[in-house]
Amino acid sequence: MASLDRSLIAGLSVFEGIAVADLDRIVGQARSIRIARGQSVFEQEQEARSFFLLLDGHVRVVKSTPAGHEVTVRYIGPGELMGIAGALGRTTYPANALAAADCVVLAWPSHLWPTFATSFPSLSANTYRMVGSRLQDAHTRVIEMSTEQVEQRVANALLKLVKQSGKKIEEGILIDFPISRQDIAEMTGTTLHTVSRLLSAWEDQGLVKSGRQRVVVVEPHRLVVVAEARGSKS
Amino acid sequence: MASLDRSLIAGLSVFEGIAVADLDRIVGQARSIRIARGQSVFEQEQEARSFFLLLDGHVRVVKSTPAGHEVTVRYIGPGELMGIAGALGRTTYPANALAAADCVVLAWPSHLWPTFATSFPSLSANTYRMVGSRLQDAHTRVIEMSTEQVEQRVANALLKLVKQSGKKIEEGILIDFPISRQDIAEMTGTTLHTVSRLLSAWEDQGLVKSGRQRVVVVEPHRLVVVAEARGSKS
DNA sequence: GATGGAACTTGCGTTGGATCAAACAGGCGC
DNA sequence: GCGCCTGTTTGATCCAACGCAAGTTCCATC
Repeated sequence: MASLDRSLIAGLSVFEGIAVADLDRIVGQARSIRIARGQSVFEQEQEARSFFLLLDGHVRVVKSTPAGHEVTVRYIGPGELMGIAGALGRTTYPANALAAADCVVLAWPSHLWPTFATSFPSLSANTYRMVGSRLQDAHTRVIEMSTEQVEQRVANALLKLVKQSGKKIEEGILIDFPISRQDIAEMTGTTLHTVSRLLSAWEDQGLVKSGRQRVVVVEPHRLVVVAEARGSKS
Repeated sequence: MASLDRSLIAGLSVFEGIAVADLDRIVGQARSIRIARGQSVFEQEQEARSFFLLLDGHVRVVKSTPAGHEVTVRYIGPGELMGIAGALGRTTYPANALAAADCVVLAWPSHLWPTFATSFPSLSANTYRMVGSRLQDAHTRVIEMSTEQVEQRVANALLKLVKQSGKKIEEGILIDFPISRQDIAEMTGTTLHTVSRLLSAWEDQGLVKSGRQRVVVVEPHRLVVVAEARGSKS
């Protein structure tokens, strides 16, 4: 571990409340890995030998169904943990993790988790807080799928991506990694055709600009309006 | 706590690997509560003062959207924990919990959790294993909503309920608590009309028998076939 | 045993999106 | 610079499921 890594890492929310000396002990046991775009970090059903912290890049977590469908469960951004199957009593990974862009990750052997959890209560608390918020997210997804139309779901997905990985550029806010219509479709439970039509329509209205594997949200506020529309019925 | 409670409780998977003496210390700090059918155990956004273990009955966990829709997140059966917001770093409950039948629960003050977690590592491990499997379930729900048709989703929901709370009777397997078409619709993201139509069709085919707030699955195997049909495309 | 309300059934018209199909870029290797 | 592959656009058609509406059955209560 280069020492400049450490200063970056200390600010991450996973390590909030952890003493600097402890942080060294934790990070010292990780190895740092580079993963090229398109490569997988870990794979569904594989034995969960390691857990990971994403330092740089973006990872797409995908589940495959027996019938051959692929559903994107979530995107992981810098500073987030992934592959923590061990902390949840699983021995295999529940999904595939694919690098959506070139990535740098820290990897720890899974067997270290129990020790970490008892030695560093803050780490444990922070991790389970994150798990809790993922559970929340998943439930929110279920609710969106149950109650919203495709248009709202796609708008919400874009807004979520913007919030998580938006980068301000002159035209608006760019989603800072390559993302295709197909990817968005897999996040929202629709088809690339419908996503394409929606993006085209929004482009005509000046809400977004998009091209090949690239989406820029020009007017987030108006997109929020789209995301909230119609859902009212009660 | 009556002593016969303790023998029942010792067998629950949450308490697996916990010494009898410890179990007494844990259960000794709980109070036991009866909740009548239709009453709520806890409510969305309420401050999470307690966490609960369901001893008897069934609880329906429901989320309400701002737009006034209700989505059933899951059914809790005997032996399961609920309201463990505290263990996941939340201060409020994320959903409403309604007694689907008369219930008996144990309740602990939330502030005991951190102590429990450090004093009884097995309890902590068991709890987070359960959280992990709920996260899994939620992701499975998302995938079902994305890739399956209403018919498969309803079939799967019934099979899940049968597995969780099925009671063998002469006609087949009864779902052992009152459940309406509306409830099933809220679990599967559809309308009571569609659920009613499906159940009627299945009844004609001899797969199920159903009536007012009551569903009996007569031929689980054939329902499995329905649940798996069509999804094949790839 | 009459009354009222909740749960359920069923028919019909409508429609949001999926599916099918075909053509059109943009980037990369040679 | 040319072709190829992958990602994207756009049109046409179809159908599963929703929304609406009317009617029925069951249960609780007085």
